[in-house]
Amino acid sequence: MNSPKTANGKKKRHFDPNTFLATIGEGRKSVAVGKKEGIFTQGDEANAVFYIQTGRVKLTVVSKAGKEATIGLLNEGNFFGEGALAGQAQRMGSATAVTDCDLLRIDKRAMMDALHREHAFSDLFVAYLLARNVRYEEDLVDQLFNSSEKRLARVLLLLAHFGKEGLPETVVPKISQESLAEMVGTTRSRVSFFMNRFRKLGFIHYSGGIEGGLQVHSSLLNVVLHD
Amino acid sequence: MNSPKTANGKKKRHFDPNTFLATIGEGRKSVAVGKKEGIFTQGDEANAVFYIQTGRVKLTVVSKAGKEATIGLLNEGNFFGEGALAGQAQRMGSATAVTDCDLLRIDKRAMMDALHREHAFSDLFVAYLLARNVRYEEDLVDQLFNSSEKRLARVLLLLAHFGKEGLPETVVPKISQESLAEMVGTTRSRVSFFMNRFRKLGFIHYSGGIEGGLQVHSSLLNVVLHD
DNA sequence: AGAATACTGTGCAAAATGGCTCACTTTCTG
DNA sequence: CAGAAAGTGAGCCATTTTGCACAGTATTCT
Repeated sequence: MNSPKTANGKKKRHFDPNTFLATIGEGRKSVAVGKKEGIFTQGDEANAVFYIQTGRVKLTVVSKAGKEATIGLLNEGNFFGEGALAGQAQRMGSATAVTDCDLLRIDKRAMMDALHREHAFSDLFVAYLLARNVRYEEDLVDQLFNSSEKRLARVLLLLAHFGKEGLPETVVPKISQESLAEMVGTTRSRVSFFMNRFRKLGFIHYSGGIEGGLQVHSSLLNVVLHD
Repeated sequence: MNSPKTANGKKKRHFDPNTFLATIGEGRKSVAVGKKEGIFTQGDEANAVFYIQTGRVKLTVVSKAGKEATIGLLNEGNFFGEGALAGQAQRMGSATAVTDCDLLRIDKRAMMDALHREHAFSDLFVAYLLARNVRYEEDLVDQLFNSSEKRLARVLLLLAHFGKEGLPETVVPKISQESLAEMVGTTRSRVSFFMNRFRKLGFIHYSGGIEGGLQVHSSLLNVVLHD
């Protein structure tokens, strides 16, 4: 869901950065950002689009009331900040590096020119937008239908498949309950409550703190979603 | 938010259907559907994309538990069913005509060819996808942050601006509380409760039943959102 | 018109959620 | 290493939301 894919689903799952670089003439620049570093902040002028070459990026929004929500967690091969192309003058949210990242920053102008000029690039971007649309739609439907317990289960499952795939049990990178709460759209106390419930039921496993190893038993946790 | 717009925001707000028709060689077909008629149903094979020439279309999803949600209400100039291009083999939701509609049905294959071949068309579609992304993101953020009361207020405001713009007070087409509940993501009783509250506070106005005239006082209702 | 159907206004009890506090543990950092 | 900071487990209570039920009011259809 988070890896690039052409519209026709052929190969080219990982777009060659070099081809990419060649496609964009001017206005593109490689940027390296360290873990936890900000890339842009809600309210900033929106004048560029980013492409992730390596690393993971988190997209967040802060409400007027000060609540914080995570609306996306992206890895390599994804774009972000594309709202700039849709006419948004300011960033509607913030982007932060979750891990060290190698990004490509493409000026709005250059991006639009390239999209209009290069078929391969345009195809790639359309594929990305389609995938992103599907994901947003799924997230929205999840919010509309499910309780916070189910939403947490879903987020855990997605995180488990974030790296590997198809395994019956996976280890999720370190993540705080606070972060989970932001992704699920609920409070930390709620997350703590459900995490312990899941643990007691044997759906997940972790010792003191979530430290480096939270194991998710996908097949079991799936029960929560489809009961 | 629902009208087409080129990525660079220039003119061409309303794409000429003829140019469009010319762009797609084969696999396209004009379809007329009557009010309340189904266009496709959740589970159907996803093999085409639709473009709205006139009329309004509603996108809904039904959960395993039987709950129904409306995830979009689109008018002319918009595409829908584009999930087919993202590799979805089946429709993830249903599309229904809210009013009589003139649609353009474009085979998946023809759509992808056209996107790859025609700049103007590709630009148009990218602009649509960007706008749709922005909208989904807004809806998601709304769900994450706001209570059902605020979400209802937002839906009413969006409906009010659905037709006209900039007016301090607008008449919303007939719509049932049940439909509103599906859009907001709550129950009908909740909608009834808030609608009466809004009415008592003078934010909206309607007599017996919602009949043909629900007046929304945008400036007042906005207070609910930004308190 | 008269009956059947759809929609709305309320009320209520049960369940879910939000917000807070507090004690305890793990992780950072000087 | 020791104190500070961050993260976690629990409990509590005020709200919000759900799910139902029911009666009264429109609408639609024959």
